[in-house]
Amino acid sequence: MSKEADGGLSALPIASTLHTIPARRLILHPKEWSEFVPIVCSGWAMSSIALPDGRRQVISFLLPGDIVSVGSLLAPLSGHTVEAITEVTYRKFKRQEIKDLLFARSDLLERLFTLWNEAKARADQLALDLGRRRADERIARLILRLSEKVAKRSLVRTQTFDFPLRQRHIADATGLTPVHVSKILGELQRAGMIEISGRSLTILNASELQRVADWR
Amino acid sequence: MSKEADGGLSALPIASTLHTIPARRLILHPKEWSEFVPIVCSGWAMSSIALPDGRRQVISFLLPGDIVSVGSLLAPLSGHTVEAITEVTYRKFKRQEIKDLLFARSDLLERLFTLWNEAKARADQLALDLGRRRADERIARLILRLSEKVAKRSLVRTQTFDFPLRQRHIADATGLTPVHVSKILGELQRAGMIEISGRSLTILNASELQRVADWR
DNA sequence: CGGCCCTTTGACGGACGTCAAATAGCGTGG
DNA sequence: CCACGCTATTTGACGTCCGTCAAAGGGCCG
Repeated sequence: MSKEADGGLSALPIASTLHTIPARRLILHPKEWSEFVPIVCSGWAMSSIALPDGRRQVISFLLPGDIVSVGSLLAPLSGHTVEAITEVTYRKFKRQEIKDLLFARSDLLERLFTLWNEAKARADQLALDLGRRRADERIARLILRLSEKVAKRSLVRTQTFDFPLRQRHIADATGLTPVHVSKILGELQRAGMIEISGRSLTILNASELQRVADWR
Repeated sequence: MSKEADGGLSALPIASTLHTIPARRLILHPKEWSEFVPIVCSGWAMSSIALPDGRRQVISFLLPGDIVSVGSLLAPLSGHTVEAITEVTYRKFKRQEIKDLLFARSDLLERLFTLWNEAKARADQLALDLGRRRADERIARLILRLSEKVAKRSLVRTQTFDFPLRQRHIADATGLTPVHVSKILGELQRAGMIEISGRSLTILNASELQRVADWR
């Protein structure tokens, strides 16, 4: 996989409009099927699905370069809510223009297939994690995955990175309650594996954290 | 969605070979990336991912007409184990031939995109179920989903249908233990909602079962 | 400065897992 | 056809993990 998470789509010669949205606001409504496809340019967002009673599950966190819903590029796909976590800027592309371009350049189409399969593989792994791993494992894995995702963008791997998630975001990503997330994060910090302060996270003991996460 | 779960692919003029495999045998190894794509012709199979220590999660049950891993049609996708539950017959198509045909007929390609997104949507829903629903909800939903899946194939909706799953299959699909599955199934039966006997299942009280399942 | 959300902590409860034993079913080979 | 052995199912006792509830700070923004 390349270092550009969108497969280079954002660098293509297609018309787009730039938008800015404050934290906590919706970027995509679950019922919406617009003619536009957004790509995140700055900030963090999350894609989730929800039950009528408010329970919800985060499917993926979106960082700069991520296409909001890869699957929606070529065929309708709805039900996902996309919400800004920090302030987010994003670019809206016309779906039809992307589609035309993709079909004109089979190399890009192949890249899209790969991106699509990666998204599916992540969804399957998420199901495995939620069905078969315990709270500390899930949280440690989330931290390590986000650490890798951030590292891929900054091109350097640092122990400390920007971490704007609230504990309720972590809870909705791991199928836990915010209270329990707080307890586990406290344990991980007291054990000297990580440190969270301000809006950034430091991995202090990577190998121990990986052991807890049952990594790879 | 059409009544043919593979979007009509199995009726296409492509060379294929027919295979038969006994229950409990593997159809696709997790490391394998062959040049063939199997489509189930008879019997039940399951697609799952596993951890080294044996814990595993069923991602989908495959019934006649189902393509084994839609995503693998156009780009590599591995990690899934596909195992026969009953005796299974399936047809192996050459990946390259399917690919050529799909690109020659854009109507079929569009159908594939739709199948693709349906698979992704099911994976996301699975994550929501595993992360946010309780045991009885998960099991009731699995039963109702399978009932619909079977009904779509037989073209009639009957209260009783073929149900070859062992409780460990249900456990691996719902993220539970076989013991707990047994308890919940016992409750559902004592409550008069379902009856399981031999290798078939009867839905006795659909509306109650739907209520437990928090259906739709 | 005030209000709101977030985080932390503890006590308690419920859901689900683990362990174990008894029974039933099912396929295989004699 | 029966005997055997394996696997699946059922059930109960008990333990653990995680959720719920509640209260007390802490941080952030108007």
